[in-house]
Amino acid sequence: MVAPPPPRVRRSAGDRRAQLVAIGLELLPATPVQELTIDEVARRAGISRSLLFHYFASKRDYYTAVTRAAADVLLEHLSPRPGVPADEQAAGMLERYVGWVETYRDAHLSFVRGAAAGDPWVAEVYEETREQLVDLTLGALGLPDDPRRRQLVRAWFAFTEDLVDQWVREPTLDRAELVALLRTFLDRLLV
Amino acid sequence: MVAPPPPRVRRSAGDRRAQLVAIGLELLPATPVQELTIDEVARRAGISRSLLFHYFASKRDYYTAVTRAAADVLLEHLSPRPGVPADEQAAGMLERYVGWVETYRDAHLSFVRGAAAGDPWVAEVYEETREQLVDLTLGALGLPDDPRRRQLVRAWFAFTEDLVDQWVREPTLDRAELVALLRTFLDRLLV
DNA sequence: CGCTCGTGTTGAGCACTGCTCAACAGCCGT
DNA sequence: ACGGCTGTTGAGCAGTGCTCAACACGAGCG
Repeated sequence: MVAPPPPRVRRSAGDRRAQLVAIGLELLPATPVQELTIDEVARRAGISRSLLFHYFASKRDYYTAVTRAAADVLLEHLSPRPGVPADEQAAGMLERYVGWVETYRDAHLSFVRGAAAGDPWVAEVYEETREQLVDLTLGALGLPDDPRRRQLVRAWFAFTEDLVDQWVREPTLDRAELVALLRTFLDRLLV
Repeated sequence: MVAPPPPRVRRSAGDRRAQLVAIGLELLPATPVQELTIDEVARRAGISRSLLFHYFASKRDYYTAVTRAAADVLLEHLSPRPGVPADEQAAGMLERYVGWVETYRDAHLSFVRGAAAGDPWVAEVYEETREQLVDLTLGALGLPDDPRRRQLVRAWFAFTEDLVDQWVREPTLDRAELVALLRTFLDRLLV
């Protein structure tokens, strides 16, 4: 008495790719890269390993695609809202970022830092994303970007990521205080 | 005409373990975890894979041992120097940290962040190290440690690690300015 | 309706890596 | 000399990334 084999579904190339990336997005936050096996992904998709390699040249290739997709979701979530006055954009971004971390908790660092682990290719995706975040931030603040400022903003991101991550686990300040502190710090840094 | 097999050397258990960890310390900064194969380590040590598994129950076990060794080296390097006045200890630590990053450049983030990648066990070693660094810092500053302060110092480390890492690659300020900036920021944070 | 062509899909199988286990080898004390 | 402790090995299993030649099923054509 075995479970009947699920019916084979034949999908268009685009659908299949999207499905596989979606599965990766589900699994990525919960699973360290090394433990994310092609077998598991294929099983969830109800296809053979071989088919996955038809769409992605290698595991690394698949993984970078998933990481890039995750980065796009984050960037979209943080990007400036039209119709909001320029001097409120930065505050809005910070609010949305904190909210994002509150929502995803454990997933957060996996997305943002864990992804860069081990594989230089994936690390590169992360680098690109960070640069885009810096652009977003400098834009929201209405500041020109020189190398020095970029470095400081990037480092401030590291500070923010770490602090918010800890804060979610053990809130030692009000939410409002947290946002204000981050904001103040960023301002002082860029004087 | 093949290279003659190297003579088998029989070592004491302690020596062997130390040798294996030392090899790991050489390889760790240059190689992502997933690409660090037991085969390679054994080859360099001139022993069989089996022997490595005799000393370390698993690859993870070996890897955590190496990571812990690396952490010990860093902690030792940063720990306060006897005979230096209390109010100069913090400055000294910062100087030594920047020097450390200058020396190891690429290795730096591998040690400090890359290690935490993927494996929760290894991440735990890193967590412990960070907590010890926080202790060291609060001690050097002569401040009592409450949870809020600890969080801020930890986040400040993230800031520092990231900024110094970037700065080494592209120095946008004097070395002295960098140290001063880090110092100022830490002070303001802990008021 | 039958045939072929294209494309989504698979199964068998290779190479490598982490890991186990039973057996071997060399040094020690008696 | 010899028995035993311990460092050491080789063969081999399981799982994982990856390849490749063949299969299946719908679309278009005669």
